[in-house]
Amino acid sequence: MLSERRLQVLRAIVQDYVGTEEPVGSKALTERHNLGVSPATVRNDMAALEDEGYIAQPHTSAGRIPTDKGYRLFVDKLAGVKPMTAPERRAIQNFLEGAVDLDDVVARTVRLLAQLTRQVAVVQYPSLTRSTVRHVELLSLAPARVMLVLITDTGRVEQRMVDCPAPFGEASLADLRARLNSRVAGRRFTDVPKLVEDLPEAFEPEDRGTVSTVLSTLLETLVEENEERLMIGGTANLTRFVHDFPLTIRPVLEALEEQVVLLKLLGEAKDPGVTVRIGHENAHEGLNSTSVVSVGYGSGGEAVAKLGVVGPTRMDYPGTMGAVRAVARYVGQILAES
Amino acid sequence: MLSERRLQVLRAIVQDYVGTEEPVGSKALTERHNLGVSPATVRNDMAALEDEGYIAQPHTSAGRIPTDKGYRLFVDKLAGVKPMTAPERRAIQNFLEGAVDLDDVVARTVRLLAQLTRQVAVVQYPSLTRSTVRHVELLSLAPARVMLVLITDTGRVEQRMVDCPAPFGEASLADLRARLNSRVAGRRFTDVPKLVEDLPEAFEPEDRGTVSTVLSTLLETLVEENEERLMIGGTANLTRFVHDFPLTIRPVLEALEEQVVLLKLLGEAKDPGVTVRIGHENAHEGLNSTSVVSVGYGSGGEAVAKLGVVGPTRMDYPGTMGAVRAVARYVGQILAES
DNA sequence: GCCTGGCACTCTTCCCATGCGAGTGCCAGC
DNA sequence: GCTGGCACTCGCATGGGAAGAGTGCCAGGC
Repeated sequence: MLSERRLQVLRAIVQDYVGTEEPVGSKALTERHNLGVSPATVRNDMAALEDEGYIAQPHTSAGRIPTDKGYRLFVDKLAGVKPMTAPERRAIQNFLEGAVDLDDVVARTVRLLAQLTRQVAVVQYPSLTRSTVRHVELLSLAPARVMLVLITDTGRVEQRMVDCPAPFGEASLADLRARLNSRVAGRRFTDVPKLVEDLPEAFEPEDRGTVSTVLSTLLETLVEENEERLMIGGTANLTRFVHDFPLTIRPVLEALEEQVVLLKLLGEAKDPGVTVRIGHENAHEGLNSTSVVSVGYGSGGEAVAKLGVVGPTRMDYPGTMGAVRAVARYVGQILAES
Repeated sequence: MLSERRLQVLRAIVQDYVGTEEPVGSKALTERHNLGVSPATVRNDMAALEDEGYIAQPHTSAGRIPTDKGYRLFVDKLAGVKPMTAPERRAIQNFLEGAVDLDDVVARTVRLLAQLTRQVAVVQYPSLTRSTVRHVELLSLAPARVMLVLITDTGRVEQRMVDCPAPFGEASLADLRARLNSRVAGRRFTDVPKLVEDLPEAFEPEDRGTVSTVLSTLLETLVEENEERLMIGGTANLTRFVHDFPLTIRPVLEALEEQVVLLKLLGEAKDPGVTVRIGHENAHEGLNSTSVVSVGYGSGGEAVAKLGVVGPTRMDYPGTMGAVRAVARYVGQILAES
């Protein structure tokens, strides 16, 4: 167990290193923080912290920098979440309120988050699977061609083309539309399969094939989690960390292009609150020198999707966590209103 | 007017510089290309080319590199478009044919283009304004709330919420839906305003307000060109040009985030064929050291949107132009089929 | 008149030696 | 257990060559 003062020393190291981006030495520490002890004492503490693996020296006889383990301790025990100021909160709200549709909400959220944190922002579209159905629309485009449009309570719209095994009359289509909506409107996606199970039986034999085809397309659309989309922004902020760069920026950009990677990344965070994954805690190799701060958001009390930022492990954790949490909260409000 | 040999020298300089990424000297030139003359002669030619502004020296007594003007001459007069090989064409077609919907087509196109050219790819969604209406759907979500869904021939779907001034019955809604579709289905967007002009008059006075509201929302959606979306990919390729880095990559990343900038960029290219804008020819300052190769694509003979790549002025123009042209052609085919 | 080989000159780049400064570890003393 | 002092280690910036690539120009040849 580390003594209280040693924890303070670690906190000071993290803060200074995040601020200056340079390894911090014992003398500088005592000057900038009044720890009430001399540099020599701090040196002893630093040696102990290094033994425990919380800090490291980039080169012999340079200052110390925190390790992933050090940041972890800092985030868990030494720092809180820095709340946004009232003006900041107002600005967030104002900015998000101007949105006209779901795409716009997501786009604005990305911009906002990137600006607030000055890092790369990632926002997942509200997931289909955790939403409820608002309406299912069927349009006949040709005698044996139907377009299926699914509208969710979060405002998301998915469409699919269905090629029917047999021509399908307008009357049958209207019938199917009505029956379908009366069963599934307002229900959760996960409940839909059971609710429509026996629907084909209500139709004439010659229409059953088509009804089944439409229904299976609908179920596919519901299940298809790979359809989970996301938007990213603020990649230009990566260039702020040019020190270690060319070597690290490349894999990060590549990882950011792989939506699958990002979705997995966000998905891993199970915590109901703000989740922080530091450096090597991220499974993806390209992100080993970055941290991911993420949180779920949703229109009700329940999270329907995640958002977060990706930045260097050397980031302002309290501020970033505050910004991420605040943005998630306000996006949730906006979605609930629309 | 430059002599034939001097043009050859310029072509050789461009090719070598693109290949090696290093200023090219007179000796190296004569060794790699058999121009049939000695380095000294080439030096004279180079001096002339420099006087004319086609090439420049980064530092006194280093090799020469092409200027924007030099690349321009190269593209216009000295190089053709390098056609894709048959296997490449097959690969393009195979890759694009797997797409399930419009989003997927665009996403695949971006990936493909980025991979082929190893540069940043930009693909604009098929523009609403140049498309035709496939279907307009109206859904009643609440007594005085209607959702308008617009489906285009390119498979794009736009939805808008409409708050009605008065409650609007299902029967009236069905009536409006039918009348609207019979008038606009299959017509070009630009023709729609005239076609629906007198539609409110066909309704009962108490419904006219709502009909007008719905129609004006529809027209807004049609006009709203800022809704033109695009997708970009391959930003990781920017890191291949690490030489001049932090300084040039930053503004480029920033420019790429500004969809408005990119749309304007693509929009400027009016040429029916492949358009190349080199360095300072790009209005946006952040892109002054990049070139943009773009071309229109569309389902019929007509272009409904643009796609292209952004890369350093030092790029393989013939190859890039070939790739861009080929991809545009195949995307057009795919869109026509769906 | 144009091309060629030769030559002197210019710069950039690389390398190495040197000195400085920041920071450390350890120790004796309070 | 804290403190001041001290010797030591390295990284980094500085400056001076030396090397190399490339140029411009000139005089001579075809």
